[in-house]
Amino acid sequence: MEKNLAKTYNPKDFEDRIYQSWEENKAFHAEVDRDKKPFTIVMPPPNITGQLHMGHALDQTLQDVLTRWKRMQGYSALWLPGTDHASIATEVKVVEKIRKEEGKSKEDLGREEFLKRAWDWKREFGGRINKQIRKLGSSCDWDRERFTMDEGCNKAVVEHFIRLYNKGLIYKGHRIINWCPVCGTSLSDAEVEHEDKNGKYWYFRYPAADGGEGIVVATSRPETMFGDVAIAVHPSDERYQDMVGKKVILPLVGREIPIIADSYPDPEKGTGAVKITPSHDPNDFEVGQRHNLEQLSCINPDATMNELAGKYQGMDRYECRKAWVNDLEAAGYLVKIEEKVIPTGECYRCHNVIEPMISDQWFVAMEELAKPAIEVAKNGTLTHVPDRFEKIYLNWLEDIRDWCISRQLWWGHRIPAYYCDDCGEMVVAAEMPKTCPKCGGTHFHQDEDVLDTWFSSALWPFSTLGWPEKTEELDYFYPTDVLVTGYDIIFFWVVRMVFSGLEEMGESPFKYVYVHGLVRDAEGRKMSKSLGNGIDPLEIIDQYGADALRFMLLSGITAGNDMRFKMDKLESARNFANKLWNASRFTIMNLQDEEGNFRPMADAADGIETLALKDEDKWILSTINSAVAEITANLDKFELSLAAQKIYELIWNEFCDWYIELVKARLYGDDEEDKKVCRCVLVKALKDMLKLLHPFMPFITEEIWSFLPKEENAAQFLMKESWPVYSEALRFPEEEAKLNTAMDAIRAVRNIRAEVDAAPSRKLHAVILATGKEAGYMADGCHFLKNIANISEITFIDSKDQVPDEVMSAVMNNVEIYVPLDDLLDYKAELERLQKEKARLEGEVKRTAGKLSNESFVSKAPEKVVNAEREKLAKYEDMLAKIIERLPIVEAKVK
RNA sequence: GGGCGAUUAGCUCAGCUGGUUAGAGCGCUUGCUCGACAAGCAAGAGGUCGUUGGUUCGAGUCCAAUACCGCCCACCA
Repeated sequence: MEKNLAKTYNPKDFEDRIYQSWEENKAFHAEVDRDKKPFTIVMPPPNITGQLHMGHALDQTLQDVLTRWKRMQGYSALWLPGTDHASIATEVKVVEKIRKEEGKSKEDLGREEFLKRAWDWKREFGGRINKQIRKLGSSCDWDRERFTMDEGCNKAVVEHFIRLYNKGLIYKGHRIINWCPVCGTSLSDAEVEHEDKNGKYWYFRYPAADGGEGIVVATSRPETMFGDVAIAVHPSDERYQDMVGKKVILPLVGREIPIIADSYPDPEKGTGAVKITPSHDPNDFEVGQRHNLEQLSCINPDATMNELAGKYQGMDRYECRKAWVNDLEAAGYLVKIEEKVIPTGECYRCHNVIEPMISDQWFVAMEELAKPAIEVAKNGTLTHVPDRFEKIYLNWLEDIRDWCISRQLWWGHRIPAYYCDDCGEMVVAAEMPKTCPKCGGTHFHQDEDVLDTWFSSALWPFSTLGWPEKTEELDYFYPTDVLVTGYDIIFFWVVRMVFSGLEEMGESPFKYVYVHGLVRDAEGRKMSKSLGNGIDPLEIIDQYGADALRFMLLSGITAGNDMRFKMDKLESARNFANKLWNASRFTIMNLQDEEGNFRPMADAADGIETLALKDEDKWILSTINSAVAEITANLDKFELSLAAQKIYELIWNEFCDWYIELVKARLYGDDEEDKKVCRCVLVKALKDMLKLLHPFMPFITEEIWSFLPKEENAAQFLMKESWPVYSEALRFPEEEAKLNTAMDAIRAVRNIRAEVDAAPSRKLHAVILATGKEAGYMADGCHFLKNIANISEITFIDSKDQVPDEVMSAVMNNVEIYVPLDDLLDYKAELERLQKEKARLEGEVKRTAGKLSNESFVSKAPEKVVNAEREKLAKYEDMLAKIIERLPIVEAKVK
C-alpha cells in the first residue's frame, strides 16, 4: 500500500474505486432517523430515451453538492434516484429501432410484443444512465431507485387517476385538442411549441345564398373550409349588421352556412368576418359551442383529407390546400392574397405542424387544482431560486386550461377505464370489473389510451416514497427540501408536481425550486443532436476526471442563467485539482518519516488554539475559519458558485501560495517541538479544506483523506465527516493584520527585484524603517522576508538619516523598505515607479479628502464608514509625503 | 401582443442586502527548473461596468427611458 499520493494527479486511478467503495458500504443510504432532521431531494428522473448529456451533468452536480453538504451537516440526507419512461419520446425511439432492425411497424408486432421491446429498451438504457450517474459521483440512494412505470408508481398513478375522477376533476370529453399527425397522438398545450412562420392570408368570397355579393373572409388554412359551418362577425360591426342571420354559400362546395354575430371576431383584423370551423380551430370550437353549431371534421388523423373534401379526399392537407386554392381562383372566388407571418404550433417531439382536431380524450380540470398551487407560491411556502421564475410559474397557472392527459400510444400507464362489451358502460377502477353495473354483462375491454408521461412524473415526489401507502418514509422525507431542475421544464413538470402534491398530500412537494440554465457549447449554441455539437460528459470525465467536470460546471454560473462549456475552464478546474493534490502530497510528505510512518504531532486534544502557535499558524487557521462561515452562508443561499470560488481561493491563494511557503523553513529546520505544532496545523488546515471542498470534488478529497492520519472517532469516509463550523476560538484578527503587513513587505521586495531584474537566487539586503504597530509587525515578521524573498540581511533603522545612499525603495503604510543594490541600481525604473505611485496616491488623497470635506457625507454616512475614510486619508497622506520626500533624491541620481 | 434575461478586461464570466484601489479563469508581457506542483512559481499590463437621465452623502449595484443580443409565453380569420 502506497503511503503517499502518486506523483501526478490521475483521477482515473481512483474515481471508480472510490465510488464502488462508497456504494458497497451503503454510504449514500438514508434511513428514517427521528434523531436527525431529514433533507430530501428527488432526482428529476432522466428519460430512458438515451444517455446523459451536459445538462444532466450540471443538474446532477448541483444536487450532489447540496446533498453531500447537508449529509455532512448531520441531516438524514436522501437523494432519491430514478428514471422516467418518457412515454412518447421512448415510443418513437422503439418504433424506429424496430423499423430499422426488423423492418416492422408497431402494429405488426402488436401491443403486447411491442411493450416487451420497450421494456428491453428500458433495461438497456436505464442501466446505461445509472452507470453514467455513478461516474459523476452522485451520492444518491440506490436502494431507493425508482422508475416512473414500476409497480409502485403505477399503483400511485391509478390511485391518483381514480381519486381525481371520483372528484370530478378528471373527465372524458369530446373536445378540440392538439393533434400531431406524425406521432399519431394528442398533445397537451405544454407540448406544443409556437413558431412564427411565413404564410399567407387568402381572401375568399362566400356568395350570398340569395344571390347577393356575399361576404369576404380571410383564412391562412383554406383546406379547413370544408369544415366551415358559419361565418361570424362582430355584433357591433356596422359593415355586416344587415347580413347577420342570412346565409352564404361555401364556394364550390355549395353548402349553405349562416352568418352569425359573436364577440370573437375582431373588426380590425382581416375583413372582420371569420369563417367558423369548430373541428379544426380552438376559437371556432368555442364559437361553435356558444351557437350550437355542427362539428364537421374534414381532416383525418394522418393529415389527409376525408370524404367531406370531395374530390380532394385522400390528399395531404397541404397538397389539398394548393389544389383547392387553384380551383377557387379559377372559379373566381379568390379576392386577394396577403403575405403574412402566421404563428404556428409544432409538436415538441417531431416538430411537425399540429392540427387542432376534435376527438374523445381524457382531461384534468385545472381551475380548482391550480388555485392552491398559486397560493403556495404567493404565500412563500414555495420559493423559486432565482425568484423571477415565480412569475413565470404563476403566469402559466393563472392562464391554465384543462390538461389533455390521454395519448394514443402504447408505452405508458394505461388509462384505468373499462367499457362493458355489451352496453358500453364505462367503469373507472383499479382493476377490470367483474360485472357491469348497468347491464350485468361480464365482458370488458380497457381504454386503449395511455397517460401523458407527465401525469406520472407529477407524482414523483411522493409516489417514490410509497404513496398511496402511508409509509414511514413518506411521513419523514415529504415534503422534499429542494427541487433542482432546468427552466425548460417548469411547465411540464414543476407546476404539475406542485398541484398534484397539494391535491394528494396537502403540502407543496418541495420548499425550494432551484432553477438552473442550459449548458451551451463554446459558441453559445444549444447543444443538440442535429447540430452535432454535444459534448459527452463521459468523454470529459475520462480525460479530466469527474471532479474537474463538476467543478467546471459550477464555476462562474448563476442560478437560472445559461453557461458555456469552455475547455479552458475545464483545464483550469483540473489544474486546481492538481494543485490540491500536490499541496496534499507536500503535507503528507512532511507528516511522514522515510518509512512512511507518521511522525509525532503536537497533542491538540484541548483544541488546536491551545498549542504554541506561530503567527502564520494563527493566520491560516483564522482565514480558514472565516471561510467556513462564508462558504456555509453561501450554500445556505444556494450560491454554490460563490462557495466554490471561495474554497478555490482558500486552497490555492492562501494555503498553497502563502502558508506552505511560510512554514517551509520551520519544517526543514531543527526545532522538533515546533515541527510538531506545524504538522498539526498543516493537517488541521488540510482536513478542513478537504471537508469544505468535498461536496464539489468528492473523489479527490476522499482519496487524499485516505492518506491522512485519522483521529480515533473519525468516520469511515470523508463524506461521512462533519461539516466544519465557525469557531470564535479560531479568530485571530491581530495575527491576520500582522501577516498582511509581512506579505505586503514580501511583495514589495519581490517587486523591486523584478524591477531591476535581480535574479531570484541573488541574495539581497533590506533596510526597514517602520513605525506605529507596523514596527512590531515587521520585527516579528521580518524572518519571512529572509525565507521567501531571499533577503540575507535585514537592518532596522529608526530615522531617515540612516537610509543608505544607493537604494531602491518601497513605501507602504507605516513601513519603508530600502534595498541597496550597488551594481544593479536602476533609478530610472524607480523614478517611474515612484511617479506612478505618487499619481495614484494623489488621486486617492483627493478622492478621500473630497469625501470627508463633504458635509453631508460626514453627517449622513454611518460613523464606521466615515472613520474608515479618515484612516484611509491619514494613511495615504503619510505615504504620499514619503514618496515626495524620496523623489528628489532619485531624480538627482537619474541625472 | 405580453414577459424575462444579458450588456463589466482581448475571450468566457463572477460581483449576495448600495460604502476600501471593480475581481477570477484563460489569453498577453517579463523573469524563473530554489527539496509539493511547468497542470507550476514570481512580477506586471489591461476595464470612464451598453447609452442617457434620476434617487442618494455615495451607484457596476436601486429607479426610469433607450439601444443591441438572446430566451419564454400568446386561441395560428
